[in-house]
This record gives sequence, C-alpha cells and structure tokens, in this order.
Amino acid sequence: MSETPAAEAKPGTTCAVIDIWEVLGKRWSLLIIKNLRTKETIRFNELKRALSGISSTVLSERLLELEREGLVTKKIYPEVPPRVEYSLTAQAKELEVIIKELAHWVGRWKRPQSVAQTVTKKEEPSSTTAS
Amino acid sequence: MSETPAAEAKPGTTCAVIDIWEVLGKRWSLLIIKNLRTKETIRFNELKRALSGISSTVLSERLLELEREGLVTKKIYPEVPPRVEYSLTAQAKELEVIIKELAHWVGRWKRPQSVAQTVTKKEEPSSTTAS
DNA sequence: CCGTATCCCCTCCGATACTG
DNA sequence: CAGTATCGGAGGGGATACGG
Repeated sequence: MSETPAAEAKPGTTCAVIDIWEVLGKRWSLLIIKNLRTKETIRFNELKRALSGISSTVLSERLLELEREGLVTKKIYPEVPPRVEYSLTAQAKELEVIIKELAHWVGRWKRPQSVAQTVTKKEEPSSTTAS
Repeated sequence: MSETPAAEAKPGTTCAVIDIWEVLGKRWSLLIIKNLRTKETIRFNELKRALSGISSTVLSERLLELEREGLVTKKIYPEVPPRVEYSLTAQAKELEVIIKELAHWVGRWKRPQSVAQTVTKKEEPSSTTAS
C-alpha cells in the first residue's frame, strides 16, 4: 500500500526506474549521451570541448556513473600521451529509443497549461466544469 | 554540431527533453505520479500520508511543478474544511507508458557491469598520436 | 592528455511554526 | 485540511591547482 515498504533511509528508491532516473537526471548526463551518439568513440577532451562549460571533475564523474550503469564503455590506450576513448553500449542505444519517445511526447504536449480549477458546485468531478 | 548553440547561461537546457527531465528528476516527482495512478483523485494529506517522509513544503512544491508541466490537475472545493483533489492528466497517462518502457528496459539490463578495458596491443590503427 | 584533490557556492530538501 | 514562511544542514556542481 505504502510506497516506502523497504529502504526507509532513501524514500526515493522504491522501484528500479527511479534509480536510473536519478543518474540520468543529474546535470550533463543526457547531454553526454547525446554527444556520444554523434560519433562511435570520443576522447575525453574532445567531449569536454563539445560540452563547453563542463569541468573535468564533473565530466569524469558523470562518465564514471554512466559506466557503472553500463551505458558507456571506456577504452584506455597506454600510450605516451594518454588516450582514452568513450562509446555508448548497446544498452544505451536502446535507451536512446525511449528518450526519443520522450522527446516526441514533450513536443506533442508543448503548450501553456492552466493553473487550477475551483469547483463552485458541489457536484461530482465527472462533469467537467470548464466554462 | 556543438551542443550549446544558444542559451549559454544554462548549458543543460539544450533540448526540451532535458527540461521535463529536470522536473521529473527531482525527488518525489516520480513517486507522486506513481501514487496518483493508484486512484483517480487524491487529496493532499492523503498523498502526504502515502509518501511517508515527505514534508508539506516539498509536496506542495512538487505538485505545483507538475501542475505547471500539465501533468497534474488540481481541483479546489470551497468547503468549510478545505478539500483539494489532485489527479493525473491525459498527458501524464501517456507519459506513464514511456516510464513503463523505461522500467522494462531497466529490468532487461539489470546486472553487474564491467569497469574498464585497457587495450594492450594492436586493434584500432587510427592515427591519433598527436601530442 | 587524462584525470583527481580541494575549496566554495548555491540549490535542494527536511523540520518547525504559523495562517486561511 | 491545505498549504506558506523561514531556517539550517547536506550535497551537487564549478573553478582552480596539481599528479600520472
């Protein structure tokens, strides 16, 4: 019945969706995925340049989180000037489809909304009081 | 090609998806929608009781945001003990489908992930030895 | 080139108290 | 019952400096 049957410490972690949502909800996460999509592989500074404004700290952090979630693969080339390439996993490519649907959904409903409706009558809400 | 062509002030606001994502990414938002789904209409304190741990402040705030996004409708009954009923809009019901897909996606890939792969030799002869 | 360590600010969230 | 006002703590994110 209640939405917090277990894990009382973190009330927002009831279903698994919220888990991934919290990761993806963080700043830059979605943008990183979007940029990763433009190429098969992207290097760290290349990505950083594309996301102008992001700091190395945060980019590294997001990349690590996305890697832990299995959305990004990291390839380290032990060369003299270090080279690391990032790319999307198959899992992330599937996620993209859902994001696209979400984008479509957003576009379909893009418009100003009403604020609130005050019911003057004492009647059942089934009869729409939109006048 | 760059991801921040306009709106330099907010780098995370490139596409509309991120906009709704930021609202839904906030704590309790998803849970609120989930609870709203169990009934057609729910009252404020009823909802607050279901989401044990949330404060009136935050619940009110979330509800207002969701209303602004057009996901929730608010009906005010000017009675002696005030009565306000919240319910999902058609738009939110459509969103639910997408969330369900996301949930399915999460379930399909639920498993431990690798950490990182270091390329020791050969493979990928791309000339990227620029210093 | 690819990050980590540190500091600081600023927003978010919870708790409490109070009003219509 | 249904909120708003205010305060204070915690954590995310940016800037800078430094290491491998």
